[in-house]
Amino acid sequence: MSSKLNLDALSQFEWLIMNHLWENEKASAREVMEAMPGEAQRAYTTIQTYLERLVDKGYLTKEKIGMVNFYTAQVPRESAVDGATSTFIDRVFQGSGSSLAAYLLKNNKLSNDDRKQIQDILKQGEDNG
Amino acid sequence: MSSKLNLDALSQFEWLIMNHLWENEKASAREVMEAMPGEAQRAYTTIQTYLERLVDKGYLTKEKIGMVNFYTAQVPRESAVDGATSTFIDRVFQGSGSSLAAYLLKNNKLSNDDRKQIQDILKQGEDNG
DNA sequence: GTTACTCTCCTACGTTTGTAGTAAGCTACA
DNA sequence: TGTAGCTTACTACAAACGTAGGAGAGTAAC
Repeated sequence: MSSKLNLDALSQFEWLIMNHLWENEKASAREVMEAMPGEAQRAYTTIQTYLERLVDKGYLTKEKIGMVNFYTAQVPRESAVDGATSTFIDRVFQGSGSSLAAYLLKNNKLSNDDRKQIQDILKQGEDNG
Repeated sequence: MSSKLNLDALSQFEWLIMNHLWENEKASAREVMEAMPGEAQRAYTTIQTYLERLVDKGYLTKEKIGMVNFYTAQVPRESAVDGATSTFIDRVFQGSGSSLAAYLLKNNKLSNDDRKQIQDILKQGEDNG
């Protein structure tokens, strides 16, 4: 049994917030709010609510400096990405990671550069594996 | 502007249901219920509720034969997969499909066979593209 | 006919998510 | 020293999601 907590999954908007907190160690509600891209602009208190919920869920910690709360990611991005990807593959590609990979390659979701990079990764894998 | 409807996204459990309906043209609530794997077993009426909601959302149509309702997928699986994948990539990989692909390759989510298949796909792409 | 099933239709209810308002406290400045 | 402005803490509320019970109608069997 690993020590990995069984965290609640992140919702749509929570990802946006966490993405910011993973890129910036420590941010206030206002900073997060101002970093939100156009379509994701929300009222200040809405951002606050999300932040608090993320603290409750264990994704963030809160530290008060002066009168302002600063939030810091507690969960490494990799863990969240990992969980989300597994769930996604289970639901949408019925557990088959290779189906997803094939889908990406076939549906022009990737540029030629991307393809080249992928080939490099595959090659490295061969060498090491 | 394409004619693609902007369908509500499918929830967790709705994917399970839809997966069955994509594999079997036309099924009754009981059939769907019985097809659910162990962890996904639910009360008969729960399945019914999901089915009805999927009709409301436009994913299924309902046809009464005798006294039983049969449901049929209205939305091609590809559309749903497409939407879900785009949303997923946007949230979790910030819009970068190649990051996702790289993640799959690097995190041993794929078997050697998978890798081989992917290389074949890449090769085909080169030849045609 | 009465019983035992089974199905549909409707209703319900707790939780999570999305969204935000309000009250009250600090602070900087006119 | 009053007040404009920012912050937190608390509260609220609708929609979506997860889950299912109950009423009532058809049907098969006895």
